[in-house]
Amino acid sequence: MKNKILFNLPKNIKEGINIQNNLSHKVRLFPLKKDPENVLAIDCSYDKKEGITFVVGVKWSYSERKPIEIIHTSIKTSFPYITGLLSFRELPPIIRLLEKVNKIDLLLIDGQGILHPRGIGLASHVGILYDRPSIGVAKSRLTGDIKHFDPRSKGFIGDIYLHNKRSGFLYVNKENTKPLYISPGHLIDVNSIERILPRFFKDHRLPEPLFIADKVSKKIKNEKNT
DNA sequence: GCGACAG
DNA sequence: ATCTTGTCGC
Repeated sequence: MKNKILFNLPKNIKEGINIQNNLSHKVRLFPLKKDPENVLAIDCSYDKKEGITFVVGVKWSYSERKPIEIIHTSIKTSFPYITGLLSFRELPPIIRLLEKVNKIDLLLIDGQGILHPRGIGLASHVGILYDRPSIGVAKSRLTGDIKHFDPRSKGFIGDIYLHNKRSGFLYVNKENTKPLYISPGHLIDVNSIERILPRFFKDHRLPEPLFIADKVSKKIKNEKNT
């Protein structure tokens, strides 16, 4: 698929922040009308020495709970990691990856959705560029206030508030693992995510398609392929 | 000034 | 994310 909104790398931090502030107004959160079928999980890894970013996409069948296809590509790393500006580092490879797929109903992305200083984390940014529903699955906290936290339970173990609004939740699928920070990216809301997210998990901390993407991404990087 | 800080 | 050894838990 092709991005419907032009993407340009900012020349500095201030410009990047301006881009996010402008695009953040396009984020739309509402119930997912229909269950997704073709889901694409995306994860990146880096070869620090070579300055290359590898990205893998796992096309996943929501109904059958199994991978359909695995795609990947790589690109020269063109933006540094700056807290809050992760999108500008990972969007170039992700855009290249998405040119290789079609008919995606939902995007599962390794990173934050609206739980971001300007309300537009990587998952939201990708969703807006492609006008597709997206969910942010982060492995650690960027921002947001955690409430109703119950470390003893499994599954939904707490809510995450941003600007006094419930914007995401903590989720634990595997015992003795740190919780995931889940939030809507675009064209979906927290309640819809609570309804469909459990179906993506198998026996790992991460949703299965993201677990596979992460594994394959590191594997490809260590083989120095493309 | 201090603490926090996706990948 | 990446680097990096042994080690605790399933």
